[in-house]
This record gives sequence, C-alpha cells and structure tokens, in this order.
Amino acid sequence: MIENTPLVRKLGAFVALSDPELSVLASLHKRRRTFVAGRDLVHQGQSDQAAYILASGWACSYKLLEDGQRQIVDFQIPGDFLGLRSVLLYVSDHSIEPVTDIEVTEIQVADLLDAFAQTPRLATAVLWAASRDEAMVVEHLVDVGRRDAAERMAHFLLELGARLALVGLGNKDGYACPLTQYHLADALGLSAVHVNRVLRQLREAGMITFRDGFVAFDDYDQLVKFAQFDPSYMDHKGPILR
Amino acid sequence: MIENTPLVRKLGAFVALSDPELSVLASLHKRRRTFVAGRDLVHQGQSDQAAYILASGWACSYKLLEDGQRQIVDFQIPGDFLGLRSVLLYVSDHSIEPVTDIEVTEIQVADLLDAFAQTPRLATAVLWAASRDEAMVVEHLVDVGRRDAAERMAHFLLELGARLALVGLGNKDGYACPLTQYHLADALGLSAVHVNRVLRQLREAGMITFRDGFVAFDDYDQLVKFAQFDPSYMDHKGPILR
DNA sequence: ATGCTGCGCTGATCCACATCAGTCGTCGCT
DNA sequence: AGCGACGACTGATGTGGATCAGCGCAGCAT
Repeated sequence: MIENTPLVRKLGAFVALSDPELSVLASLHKRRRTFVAGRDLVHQGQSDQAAYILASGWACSYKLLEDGQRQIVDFQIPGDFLGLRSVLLYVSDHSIEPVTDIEVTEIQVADLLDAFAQTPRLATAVLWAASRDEAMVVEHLVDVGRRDAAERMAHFLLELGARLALVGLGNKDGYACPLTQYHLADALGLSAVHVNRVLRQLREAGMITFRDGFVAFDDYDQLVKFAQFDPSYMDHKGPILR
Repeated sequence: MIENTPLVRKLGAFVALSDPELSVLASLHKRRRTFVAGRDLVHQGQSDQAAYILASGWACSYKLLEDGQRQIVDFQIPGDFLGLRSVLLYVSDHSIEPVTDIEVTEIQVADLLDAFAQTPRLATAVLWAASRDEAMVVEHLVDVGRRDAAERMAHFLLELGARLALVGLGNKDGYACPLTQYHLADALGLSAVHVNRVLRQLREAGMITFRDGFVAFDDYDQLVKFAQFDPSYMDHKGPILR
C-alpha cells in the first residue's frame, strides 16, 4: 500500500491517481531533511536544483526590499511545495523561512520532469496545485490592495483556516497557529503595533481570538460575513478529473 | 514551417521545443475569436471549459468585492494565457475584461491535457509559464503591500515595460499603453485622483511620462534605482531546458 | 452650435494607519 | 535570584493617501 502523505491527499483532490501513478509519485520522495525555525532554506537570488515538499511544520515565503522591509507572500503548511517556482524559474525570486522547525522531503526537479513523461496526469495535477497556489496569492493581493486592516486580518485568518481544514489541521472552531504578530504584520502590510490593535478589535467584537499559538473562531458566521469570505474555491468534494 | 506566434516565442524562451512538439502546440490553436473592449470574457464564479491565448490587444484579470471595489490582479499582453487558471480550478475565481479590442485563439482544456500526454515537455513549458505568471502576481503583491504610491507606480510601469519588451512591444524608451488612470488605480490599490498626482510627480522628477496612450521612460536608470526594480527574473537569454 | 460623456487634472479636508516611545509578562539562562 | 530576550500590548503624535468637489478639454451625437 502506498503511503497517504499530505501531498498525495492534496493532489488526489484534483485527479484520481492510479496505483502506478501513485508509485511514481512515491518514488520522488527522496532524502528527508529537517530545518530549524528562523533559518532560511532558500535565499532570494539563489540558484538551486532541488525543491521540497513540506511534511510537518509551517514555513513562509517572502521578499525582502532593499530598505529592509519584507512582504510575506504566502505561508506553507504540510503538503505544500517549497521552492518549486524557484527551481522552474531557475533563480529564486524570493526567500523561504521555516516558521517552526520543519520536516521536508527533497525532490530533484529532473526526477519530477521525468515523472511527467511517465505519467502525464501527474503533470496536470502539479499544474493544478500551482494554480491553486496562485489563486491564494491573488486572494492575498486583494486583501492587501482593497480591504482595510480588520477585514484583511479576518479574511486572511479565515483563508488559512480553510487551507488547514483541508489537511485535517483545523475546523470551524479554530486551529493551532505558530505565527507571531510580526509574521501577520509582514504578511498583511501592516505594522506589528497595528496588528495588535486590530486583533484586539476583532476579539472584543466577539469574532476571533488569536492567543497563545491558537486561533479561535468565536463567531464563524459573523466573521465570514464581515470579511466577505468566499470559501467556494476550496470546496471540492472529490477529484475533478477521473 | 510552423508559425511563430507570441506563445511559441514565450514558451521557447524556456524549453527548446522540437518540431513535433511545435506541431502539437500549433494543433491546439482552434477557433479564432475577437472581443470588444470593456465587455467581460469571463465572469467571476462562471464555470467554463475553454481557455484562450491572447493574440493581439490587452486584457486584465480582476476581482470584484461586494462593496463594488475592484482589484486588478494582472494585465495580459499578446502571448499570455487567459483563463487557464479558471479552467484548471473548474470555477473562475476572477473576471477578465479586454482593455482594448482583442483577438484570441480558443483552447479546449481537454486538448491541452491530451497534448501533455504526447509531449511531456510541453507540460513542463506550460508549468513554467504558470510559474512566471505567479511570479508577476507576487511582485505585484510586494508593490501593493510595501511600496509607497510613487515607487509602486514606477515599479509597476517598469515591469510592464520589461514584459512588453520580451514580446517586441517596447524598449528602454517606453511603450504604447492603452490603460487609463482608472486601470492603474484599480491595479495599484490607489484612487484615480492619487494616480494622477503620482504620475505628475514622476513626470516633474523627469523619470517617466504617461500621456496619450504612451509610457515614456525619460530617465530609465534613475527610474530603476528609484523603484528598486530588479529585472533579473526576466533576463533569460535562451532556453533553460534543452 | 450645443450639449454630453469620458478622461485628465487640481485643491481642501479627513481619517486610517505608521511611527515613536514606552510598559508588562513570560521564558530560558547563568 | 537576577538578567536578557522576546512577544504582547498601549497611548500620543504624525502623515500618506482617500474622499469630496469641481474645472478643462477632447470627441461625439444631436
């Protein structure tokens, strides 16, 4: 029996993968590595040959500006690719930092591309996963461009919750969240001070509590309404492509 | 001889495609269609089976919020896919509006996926193109999240110029640009009023002139420095994968 | 010739959010 | 027990950019 990794679960939501396809996928899982929180895996500008799949823990990808500001682009949770884009574009346009200690499996790109030749449906599945990642970045862009601080925070925490729920790490009550307020600030284009204020507002409004590494949805429905959150694009019940 | 479309030129920058591969690609180009400026091709929430490749003209993809605000996510220029993500995710999470009258060729997704099976390198090339699009959205996110209005405008217009230069529609002097100040406002998360002010500042600083449907880089080097623009990620001289 | 509409442009006012300058509580270390 | 590091938290002050209100000009229709 082929192991049920977070990645397999994720891709399986899009294409129904056959046993041979699953075994090709499993054969990609090479060297297992661990990284400690805070020490970058990938640096902006670095050329690398390997990508990773996150097995446990959280990471974030970000871009640094010359003046020292940073913008966190996305957080990665178990089952997500790390640095796939860096490898495809040959030079990394961003850095990746583990938020917690993390475990990953390394993938050689050459192997991945070979696998596409053997099982084209895998290529389709990976393309789908990449599209899904892009959709997340797009939603994040809307957050930062067009929502005020409170809506932005609410929407962002809801979306993170929806993603975590997909891999069994959260539900409508909340989820464990190792992020600091500084992470939220860098992700949402706010100052840490303002993040704190906004979190207090949301807490006092009875909608959400962010405390002690845990996000609690105190009133999920009100929150969804307030943030204009539309979870439809992650609502697939089964594989789209059979 | 296989025709040299903008798409072929773009994908060719990443993978050196063989003649059989090129002919598979050419066979995808089905029905040719035109759309008039301002009338949406794709609506948020719509489920569709076809994607398009833009042959001429400009389009933009955007998301609408309930309160009527909109965030333009990206502009598409000749050679770019339209609605590929919509199709892969099955439901479109965004709308697409032609900025000018446009010509497109329609692609059935089923055909595209079949083509992957015949020529896996094509799958790799499309995955690369999708990654490149994502990189652009990421850069856009950094613009909106962490740059002030003037830097944001400068960086954005530079990036657009770099993309257009890749397909022969611009150079370091400038490019033809059909966007209104409202488009810029919706893309950059600013009000149209402020866009106008910022454009005046940049013009008076002798860096860039946006006027009469034309963007002129008055002092390219100063502009690059001011915007902290790093064009490296579009600097490929030839195919990466042979 | 006379509006009308779309786009570019401008000054005045206001508010959301950044910045500054701290306090407090909780760890882990010596 | 004492110290330093870190994260959460707060009020005072300043500012970038939105909003409002309005003008000028072109192209187009009547």
